[in-house]
Amino acid sequence: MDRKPDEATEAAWIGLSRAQRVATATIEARLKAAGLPPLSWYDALWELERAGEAGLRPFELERALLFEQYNLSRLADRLEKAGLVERRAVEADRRGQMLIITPAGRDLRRRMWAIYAPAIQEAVGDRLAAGEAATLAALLGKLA
Amino acid sequence: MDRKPDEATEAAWIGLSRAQRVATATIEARLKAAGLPPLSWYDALWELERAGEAGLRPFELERALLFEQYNLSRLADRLEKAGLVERRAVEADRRGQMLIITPAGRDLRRRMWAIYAPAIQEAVGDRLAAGEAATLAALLGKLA
DNA sequence: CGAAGGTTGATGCAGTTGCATGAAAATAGA
DNA sequence: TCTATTTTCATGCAACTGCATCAACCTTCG
Repeated sequence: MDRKPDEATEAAWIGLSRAQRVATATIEARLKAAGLPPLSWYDALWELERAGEAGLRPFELERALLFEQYNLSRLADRLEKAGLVERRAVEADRRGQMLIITPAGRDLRRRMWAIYAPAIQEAVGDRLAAGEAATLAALLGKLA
Repeated sequence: MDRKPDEATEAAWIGLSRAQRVATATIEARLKAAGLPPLSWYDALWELERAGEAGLRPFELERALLFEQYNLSRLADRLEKAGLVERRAVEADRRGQMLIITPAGRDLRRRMWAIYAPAIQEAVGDRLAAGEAATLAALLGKLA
């Protein structure tokens, strides 16, 4: 078995690291400049908004976002403290809880999207020709 | 001007985030399991090894690695404390210093590569068909 | 049932990162 | 020259992450 990456594989890995860093830095900078919280807050709020009234269990959100358990637990703390998320007990499992987005959470997510969307366009869309984004997305999908 | 990403652009951005996270997690886990330091140490050691006897100025390494200045300053502290890198004064600019890899640094880098290389193959190479890696690398290159 | 094992979530502590700032030296410009 | 600006690097402090571990509950299986 060939356990050394060939040149193209290595280039893809390095490109993946660098592209993600550059794009993330751009996007996070736009959010910060607008006085908004980081991307991780957006991701969590978006998942919770999509989940609707029912909300999500922390472990579900953890898997959806690929977060470590302790990081999600603490992110939930911060979101709750900021009034963006409500923690609600769940009858079926007394260890558990439901995380439910609040109206303030939905509002913040919307305001973040107003900055986030053009930042994605700037960091990704503007740099790819027509059709390339779809090709890139398909290839990246094979890695995750 | 269209400042909202289209569907493919958004998919590419999300794919970029997730693919990088999954691949990095795999690779870092392999290094940790082997009792080796994180990727950032490898990257720094590799740049310094390529720079040879002359070494690199911290600000050069900072730009090569896309590190924040304070993070590089502290990474250099740790590498020096671990005996992997030597800090040497530079006559031409008395603010500055040269970072020079030590034999122990070269040795560690080599041992890390023995784990890192197959991990890249596992996380990236094995998941792409022939030719796809080169396509992916080219597209990612446009983002950075 | 009842013990063993797995799942869910929180948390103390150490290490790392982000932010703001500072000190020292180099450079530019009047 | 000599003052203002920029560059290079470090660091105190707060926030965040990683690690280990714990407590509570659920599930499985003899």
